[in-house]
Amino acid sequence: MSESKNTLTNAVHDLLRKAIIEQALKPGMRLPEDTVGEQFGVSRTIVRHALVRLENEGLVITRRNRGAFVAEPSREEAQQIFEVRRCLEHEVIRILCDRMPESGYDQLNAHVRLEQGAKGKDGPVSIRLAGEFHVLLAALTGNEVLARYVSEVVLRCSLIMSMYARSHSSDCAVDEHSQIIEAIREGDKDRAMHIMGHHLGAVAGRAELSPKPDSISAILSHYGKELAQ
Amino acid sequence: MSESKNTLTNAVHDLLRKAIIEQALKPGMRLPEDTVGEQFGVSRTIVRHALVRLENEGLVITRRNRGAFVAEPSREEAQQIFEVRRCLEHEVIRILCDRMPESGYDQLNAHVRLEQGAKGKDGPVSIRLAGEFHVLLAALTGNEVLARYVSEVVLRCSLIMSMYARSHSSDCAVDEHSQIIEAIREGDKDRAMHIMGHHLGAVAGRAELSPKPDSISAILSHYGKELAQ
DNA sequence: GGCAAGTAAATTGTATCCAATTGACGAAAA
DNA sequence: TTTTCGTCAATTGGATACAATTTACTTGCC
Repeated sequence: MSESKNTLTNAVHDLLRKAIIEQALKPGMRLPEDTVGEQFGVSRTIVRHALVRLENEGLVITRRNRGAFVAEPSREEAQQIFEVRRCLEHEVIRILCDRMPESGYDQLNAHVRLEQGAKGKDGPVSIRLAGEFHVLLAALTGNEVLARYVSEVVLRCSLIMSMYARSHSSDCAVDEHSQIIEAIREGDKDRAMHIMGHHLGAVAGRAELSPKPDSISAILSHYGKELAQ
Repeated sequence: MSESKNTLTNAVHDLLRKAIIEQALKPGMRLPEDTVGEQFGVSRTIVRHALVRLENEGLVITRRNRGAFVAEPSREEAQQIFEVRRCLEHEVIRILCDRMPESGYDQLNAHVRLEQGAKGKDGPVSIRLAGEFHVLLAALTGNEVLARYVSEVVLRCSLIMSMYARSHSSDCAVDEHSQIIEAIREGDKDRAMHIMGHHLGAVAGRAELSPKPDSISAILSHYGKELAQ
């Protein structure tokens, strides 16, 4: 996921994305270019580029001459995203049932153990891990295009969950993850897709809104003041 | 498709994208920031932003400190893209069979007539129109997220076709487009998906490479010197 | 007291400037 | 002749400076 490639832009991009997914930056929150830039010790140019990319990913929206805000997906938009996600993840399962790479199951099981370890804390970490399971699944298909799209919708779903979910209660999710692995191992496409459908449906099922603003600087100081050299 | 939204960045973005799709800018061709900027009468900053977005769309790749190039999808990458495209377009058909908007068929038929009109000229225009049929189809689902992804893969497919297709021979394509509309109208999911599968498969079937460089400035001068004010 | 207009502050949009990295060419040594 | 090292040109990476736009506040009028 984290595009470790080149430059500061990517670093800021990753940091901001992480902050959004982990709910440190809440939906609707403003992201002034110089405030963010100061926090990370880089110029507006860098922040700008990162924001452009985040907008492409649907995690941020920008209004002309107004600035960037953490996206606030509407319920309708949320539903559309889930629709696409279900479609893509079904394809992932279809492919994996046909061709799962060697170390695939090891990686998946390792990840599930990770999730189980973080089960207690109901916080941002478990949300992130739950998402990364699906991203890992997609990556195992070897289809990078597919993996990228899955990654994008999963990220947006995390954002949606942070808006509409009353509590994440990832316990059942982890359990379903295991079941999905099992079904794939048995090559049982239909069952795997059914569980996945239920899994996503359950995830999408939780509603209720809860926005609340906060101070930007305090939050960002957590996420890598170390970029300043 | 064309994000008519706000600024110069978008304009340059659209122009470059169009130039790539219409094969004016050929795969592998360099896109130096200042050359492009001069042509359009804008500064590097703008071009830079546009290039970042094009990279996100997979139409351009950038190498650190080397610059941007029109993407040259490998055969493997091409196959991955077609795999995703098939998956997404099947979903489009599934949705449209359930809920096609009022004016849907009119729009589709109008577009097909457009394609038939351009049938003679085997050039860039028919490639673009063929792609836009699928984008229109996706847009009619009302799912903007889905539409955006379809749009992206269709664009990349156009690029791929421009690399690997010996001739576009859009005649059969237009015919299949009509068949797809018909099948959807009858609510025959399976048949529509089958035709679509064949359609994409046929499109993907044509192979053979053909790259050839050219002068950047001469090309870009076609695409909107008018941005200079 | 409320509303409107004008002005000032804040923030983005864009351009230009400097530094850093890469690739190529050429010269010198093996 | 081949290989290697060093210098130079070209181009991007990043920062700062300036212009344009929007928002918010203040002031004056009704």
